[in-house]
Amino acid sequence: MPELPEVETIVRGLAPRLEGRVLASVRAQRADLRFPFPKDFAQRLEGRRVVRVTRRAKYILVYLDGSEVLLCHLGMSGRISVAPEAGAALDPHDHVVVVTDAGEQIRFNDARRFGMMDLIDEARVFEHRLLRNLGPEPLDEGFDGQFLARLLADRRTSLKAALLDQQIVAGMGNIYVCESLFFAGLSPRRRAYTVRGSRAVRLALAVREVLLRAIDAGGSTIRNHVQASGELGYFQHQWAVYDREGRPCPNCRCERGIRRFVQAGRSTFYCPSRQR
DNA sequence: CTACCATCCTGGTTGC
DNA sequence: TGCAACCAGGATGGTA
Repeated sequence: MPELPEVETIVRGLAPRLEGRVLASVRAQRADLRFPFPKDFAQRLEGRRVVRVTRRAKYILVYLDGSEVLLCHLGMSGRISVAPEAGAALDPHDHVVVVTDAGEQIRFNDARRFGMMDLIDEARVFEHRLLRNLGPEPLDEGFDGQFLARLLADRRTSLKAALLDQQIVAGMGNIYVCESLFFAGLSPRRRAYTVRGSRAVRLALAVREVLLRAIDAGGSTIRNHVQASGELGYFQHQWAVYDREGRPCPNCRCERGIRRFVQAGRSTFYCPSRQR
């Protein structure tokens, strides 16, 4: 379930286990995910020491000694687990298996194979085609109403589509866009450019608040599994609108409760009386 | 610029 | 119970 908070949770779980460690063994179980792995992928990773693990949008960046970076995206179904039971059989969708010099095993599992991995030159990380056009990080300092209004200015598309667009704001996915719009009290159908002034302030705050609360909920489950089962952390129990069609709005007593409709090819969940 | 569609895959759920 | 249709947290590229 990898949107920004899930990826952030994974990065926080991976960092203490990988930073300073050597990748003693790397095995790729197939030649590709969404894209082919780079040439000699596993061999080029083996023996490298991890310097730092960070996140940009929904991408994981593993900085290695020798000035290369392992770039990783989890797609729709990607998961990473640390130290499954010793010697446990591989799942058919465990595509990449890493063992560190501390003896910990890390598995990249991705049933739908929409994820990707690449090994790139550190000096040109942010020139990578998948990273160079990403919008700003919503949790960075300076992401306030005025800044967000500028990002949305002149966009005639819907607010929902604008927030899902990684080139406008990086890291938001369907769940957190729906949740943010609910807390901001803004309709997903509203034209993006109409969000300025106090509406923009509300939206910027809602985005940050929702993401931070989700990270808090996800972070609480990190133990020996960075991310186990399909359900990350506890945040799914805090959804106000996402996947709650027909359920009562947590904020008002509107008759039909939360509604769902398709927008930009994705399900949008919202409360028509609260969100204008 | 914008809306819409198909596409890459597999698996879980729903409905007949 | 069996099976087919449908749906899914992402991202891109094409068309009108």
